[in-house]
Formats: sequence, C-alpha cells, structure tokens
Amino acid sequence: MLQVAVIREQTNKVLDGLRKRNFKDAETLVNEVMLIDQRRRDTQKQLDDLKAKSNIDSKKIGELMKAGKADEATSLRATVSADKENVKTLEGELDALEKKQQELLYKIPNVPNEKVPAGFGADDNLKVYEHGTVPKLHDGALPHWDLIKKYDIIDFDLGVKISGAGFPVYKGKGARLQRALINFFLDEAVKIGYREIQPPIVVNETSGYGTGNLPDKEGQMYFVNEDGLYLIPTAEVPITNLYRDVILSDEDLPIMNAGYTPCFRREAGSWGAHVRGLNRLHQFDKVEIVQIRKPEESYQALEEMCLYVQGLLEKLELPYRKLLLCGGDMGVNSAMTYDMEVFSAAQQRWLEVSSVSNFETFQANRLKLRNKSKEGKTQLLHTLNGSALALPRIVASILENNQTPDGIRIPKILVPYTGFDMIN
RNA sequence: GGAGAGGUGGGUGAGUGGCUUAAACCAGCAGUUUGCUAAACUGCGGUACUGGGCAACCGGUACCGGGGGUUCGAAUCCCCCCCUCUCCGCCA
Repeated sequence: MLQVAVIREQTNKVLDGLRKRNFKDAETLVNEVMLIDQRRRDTQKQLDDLKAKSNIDSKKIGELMKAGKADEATSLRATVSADKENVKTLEGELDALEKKQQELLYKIPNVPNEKVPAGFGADDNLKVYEHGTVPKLHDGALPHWDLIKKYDIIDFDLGVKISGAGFPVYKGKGARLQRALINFFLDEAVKIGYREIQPPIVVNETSGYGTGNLPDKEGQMYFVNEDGLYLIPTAEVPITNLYRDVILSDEDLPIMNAGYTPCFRREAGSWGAHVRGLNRLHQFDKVEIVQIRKPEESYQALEEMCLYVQGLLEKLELPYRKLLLCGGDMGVNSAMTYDMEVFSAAQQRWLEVSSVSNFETFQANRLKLRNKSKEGKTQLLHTLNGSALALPRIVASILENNQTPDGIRIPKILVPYTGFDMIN
C-alpha cells in the first residue's frame, strides 16, 4: 500500500511509475485519493477543534460544580451536549472517508523502480544475464512427467486418489531428492548468514493483509473456514509478518531470515497449456529468503540476493537466465523483480524457478514495520524476498537435463544429501 | 469440550467517574559530578492522524485488547466480540 503522503507530494512520480505498469485507472484513482484525502483532512481539523472545545468546557463544568455555581454549570452542560451532536456527525463522515481512502489505496499497485522497463508482459522483460549451456539430450529423451513414471519416483495418480489433482506423492528416491534439496537450500542459506525460521503454515487474516495477499488474492489461498485461517501460499507471509507492528532499532538490522515451508496455492483459473507434471502444483515445497533493510541499502541487498540464488543454480549445474521484469509483468506489491529461469531440455522451455523482489515500503506500510534510528528518526523499512529455491521446477529440470540412457544423474553437490548419485 | 483468571506505556505494575497531564519502580536516552568505572543527582520519553512554519520548533485530536453504549466528562460503569494464561477432560 502506498503512503498517502507520497501520492500527495510526488504525484507525478507515482503516475509515471504506474504508467510503466500499464495500469489503466492510475489517474482516476490517484485523483480520487487526493480528493478524499483533502476532505478527510478538512473534516479531521473541524472535528479536532470541536473536541478540543468540548474538552475545555467539560473540565470547566467540574470546576463550576465544585465552586457551587450550579446554574452556570447547567447552561454550559447544554452547550457541550449540543456540540456533541456535531462531533457524532463529523466522526461518521471521517470514518466513511477513511474507509473509502483505504479501499482506493488497496487498488493502487506499487510504483516500479526507475530501472524497471515499461512493458505489457513476459515478452518485454529484459534479459540481464545468462549462464551455462543447454545439454544435448540423447535420442528418446523424455519430459519429466514421463521420467517420474519410468522410475516410479513421483505419483500423481495416488495424489489424486487421496487429495486431488496437483498434489503429488513423492516415493522412494523421489522423496529423498525432495528432502535433500530442502536441506541443501537451508544449509546454503545459513552458511551465508541467514537465520533459519520454521513458521506456522497457516496464518490469520491480519497476516494476509500484512503482506498484501489480502484482499487482492483472496481466491488463491486455501481457507480453513472453521478457524478463520489461511494456508500459506509462501513462507514470505508468516516470516514477513513476524515483523508486523514492530519498530526495529539500528542494531537489529539487517534482518535476514530463511525458512522452508510447504506452500499451498489454489491456482484457480490458471490451468492450461504448459502446466503438466511438476510445472504447476497446489502444494509444493520452497525455501524462502526474506530480508528487511534500511531504504538506502535495499537495492544492494536485492542484487546480493540474486547472486545468492544464481550461485545455487550454478552449484546444481543448471543452465539459467536472469530477467528484469517489466512493469506489466511484475506483481502488484513489487517495486523491482528479477526472475530466474532454468532451461528445461526435454520441454524445450524456460521455467521460472525463482522470483526475487524488493517491495520497498509497500509491504512495510501495511505491516507498520519501521526503524527508529539512533537520532530518533522513525521511517518505514524496505522488505525483500526471494525463492531460494522452489522445488518442483528444479526437480523437473534436474530430471530432464540430467537424464541418460542409464538413468538420471544427481548433481554432485546433492549426492551427500541424497545418498545416491543415480536414479535408475 | 468444561471451569476459572486476566489483557494498562519498552518491562513490572498501581489506578471504583473530574485532584490522571496514567502513579511508582526497572530499563533507555541526555546532562551534572568524576582520574576511570561505578554510584548519586537532575531532566526527557511512545505511536498515529493533523494545524502553523523553509526549518529548528510550537499546537490540536486520538490511543489503557477491539467495537458499541451511558455521561457535560470513562482506563474506571454497561453490552458484544477477540486474544492470552491456569486447571480439568480428551489426545499426538
């Protein structure tokens, strides 16, 4: 959520930014926010003045009573009673204006960083780096959805039987590969200074609003109606919400947390071509890295987080490219996002395996996540997060890219974790 | 699931309608003193919205779990809700 003061004071910058997203209603919404804001402030001023007067009068009544001047007290009492009617009216107006303003603010996406290219969609993203070479596969190479059947390591039919489509059952070496990747990702993160966190995988409504998953993506989360809880779509939600309503001091920063959780996504309406096998699931595993930074350091941190993720892909020997997302392809909360895509040799496509974003103050504003410096200045902090990494597409890529006529080769770095070097 | 207790500032914790501008203590910050440390003494506190001012700064309003009500006036009285803790029961 953008700050009203930013919209008011940097209107053109906000509008220019939103234009890069091709966000259609930008001017209408921004103008409406500013109009409501002006009325809100006027109303508040009136209300505050009237309350100040009533407060003084009320105190005076007490003094008059004590002094035995009952007549004067009675007439003043009538005045305050009359003022109170106006207070009620004004309070009603103010409340309505605040609600309206909040609603409008929820509809306005984040302002992209100046480096973010304008654009409509995936085709306008900017390739900023590419690493590795695409392996040449042998004749008869298979996509991963056939490989998992051939080696009996992931079973979609069993998942359908006990849960439904999109809930795979990992078996034998398939299950052990999952566990190996999770441990590898966590170990690597801890090694460079992230603190490991194991959060709950259901969150309350307030947390959903804190990270901006509500009210926007209501239908994308599984909801436990009985208890009013949401299954998390990513560890970003609980881990970032740890810092909701928190004022951090300089010594607390930077915050670097990493956590593994299963992730649950309803993916309502998003099934179609290219979502076979592991490409899109309702439940999957992911290690997420989350940072909280001072504004002046956040873009440096974003680059560092990318380099870390790239390092993981290199250790796993996977060919990848790094994209700077254009305005139109970025999530609504983000100010700047890099995507990492791994080339899947059998599918002959790039698969997104990681998304690393700087949200600037957009989440912090909702979370009320602030920093109070030694000088006593309070400011909103910047939040950042990235997948490091999500498992399914990494597994798909490893299976496809490393297949040989004799079986699937496990990347060297993972062998100590899996305890085997071939799936055959 | 049953019963009970409780939610007050960074922490502990007082506060039964106006003398509360939320006591006191602890922690924190600043200053005085000091050869240094410690101690003592003095002073200062939060957050949000908002008015004036280029700013330093000076004001206003709100906030005692949340929402409503009574009253000229509510941390305090009334109603509803939420949360936490303890005990019992059940259970991994």
